[in-house]
Amino acid sequence: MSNSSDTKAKLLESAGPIFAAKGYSKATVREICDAAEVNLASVSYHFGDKLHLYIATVEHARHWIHARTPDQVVDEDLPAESRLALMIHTTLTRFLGADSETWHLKLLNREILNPTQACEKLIEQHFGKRFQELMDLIDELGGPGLPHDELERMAFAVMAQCFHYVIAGKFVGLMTRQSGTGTHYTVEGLTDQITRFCLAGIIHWKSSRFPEIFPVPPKHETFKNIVATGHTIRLATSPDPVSMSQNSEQEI
Amino acid sequence: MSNSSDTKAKLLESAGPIFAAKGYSKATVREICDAAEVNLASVSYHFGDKLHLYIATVEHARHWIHARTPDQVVDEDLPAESRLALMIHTTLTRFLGADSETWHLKLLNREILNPTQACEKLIEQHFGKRFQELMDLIDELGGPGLPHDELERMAFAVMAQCFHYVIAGKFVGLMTRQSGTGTHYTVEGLTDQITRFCLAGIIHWKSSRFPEIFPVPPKHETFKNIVATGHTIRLATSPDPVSMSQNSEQEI
DNA sequence: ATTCGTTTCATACAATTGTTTGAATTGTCC
DNA sequence: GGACAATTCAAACAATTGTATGAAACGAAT
Repeated sequence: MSNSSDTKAKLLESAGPIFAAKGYSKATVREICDAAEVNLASVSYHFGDKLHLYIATVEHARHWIHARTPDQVVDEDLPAESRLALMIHTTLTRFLGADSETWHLKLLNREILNPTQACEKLIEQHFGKRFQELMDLIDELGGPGLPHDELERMAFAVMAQCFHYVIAGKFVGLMTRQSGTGTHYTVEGLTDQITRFCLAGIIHWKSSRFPEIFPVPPKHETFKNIVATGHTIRLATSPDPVSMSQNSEQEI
Repeated sequence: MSNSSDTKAKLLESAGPIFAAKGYSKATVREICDAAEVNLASVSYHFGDKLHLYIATVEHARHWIHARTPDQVVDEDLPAESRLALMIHTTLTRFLGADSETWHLKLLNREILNPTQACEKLIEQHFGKRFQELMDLIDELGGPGLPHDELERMAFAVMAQCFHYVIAGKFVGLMTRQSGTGTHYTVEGLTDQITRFCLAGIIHWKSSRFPEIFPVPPKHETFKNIVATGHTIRLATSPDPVSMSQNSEQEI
């Protein structure tokens, strides 16, 4: 039993980048074992099967990230605007900065786009808290006394802009290819842009109620039909416990 | 050669929902042929191989969507605010409305998250034009004379908020599960929210230059390190021509 | 040194998948 | 009706993959 945990650690370290790069189903046990320089049967022996190796790998990534970039304690003396900028900057750095090239973050991105059980823990332990801080900050800037659902959606507006360049990064790259601006996007530049845009949106939120803007009188037949639907968006209420083994979405 | 094109059409119609639901690699030729009630070898015979069946299916979806929801001609007499609301509403309806449940749109969502060759055509024929319209509108609202890159990123800010509920919909559902507001998100509600938020951001953009906000004096060591990187974001400059067969991203 | 539980290893198995094959069938043109 | 090409079909092939197996190697305790 000399290197019992040694093989296990090697497997975790080797499985991480492979799972992050190729996803669960396209990553093969063989290539993971090859990369780890351990025997093929080691996965069965140490983790039971491929799925439990994956779950253990996600846990491992979470620990790594938390150890590497601990939650920032923002100085309460700073003006709210600066605290918002800090928050946005931190998020962008985490998702687009140097560490974003590490497999740990890529694995977490996968969990956001296609949550599994591991994502629930993530929200409990991290995102939920940060999201609440963001909502408090928005309430301080644009409120006080804003309804909860408006706060929530404004917080999503901030997050959406941060996430956009991560999850639709390839699309953004294609869209900006001809204008040539795509390669100039930096964390600092985006932080400035998103912060200012959101600040303006938040601060002027209360005075932005334009009942005459929407709904627009349906002049076009197609538009009238669309408005008439009143379709309610279906959002996931619980993570797909086996989304990696059955009909997962984001895959190709 | 009676039903030559019959088999082909059946294959396209059956392959669509399967590719949309499971992605390229997890969809099997067998189940597609079973669903189409054609022989297994038909794919080889009519399309050459699985990949070319997929490409043909994406093309098919694009035609269907364009025929179903033609590009709206927005009345130029409407105030710019209403035109922005209309544009956002149309986008949200396309991606979150009733048609979003059809396989055609799901397939396009895949292309946005993980572009293949088909996405380039999509941008040429559709997104590029709509994006330019959006930038013109923003210039009219917040300008005139805004720099191109600021316009571009503000347009992305609008798009990001629309896309967010599509591509991170599961995540949003998890985040809002306890507050109970998740199930109340409607196309109209989100249109109102996003329009007002973006309008405020656009209109007050010029007056939102707060050089004192960012960069913040790095009081915390971790933050200083992060700022010091000045990392440039890497965006895709060309679509991965075979992203469905090799090391694709969004999969799990 | 021997023993025993743990770990590693090469190999095999069973299932799945994309593709091919060659015969059988079908429709069309003369 | 017959000949020919186009199409369909059942079956099989070759490659890949997750998992299981049983022997061999190893280390620690006696």
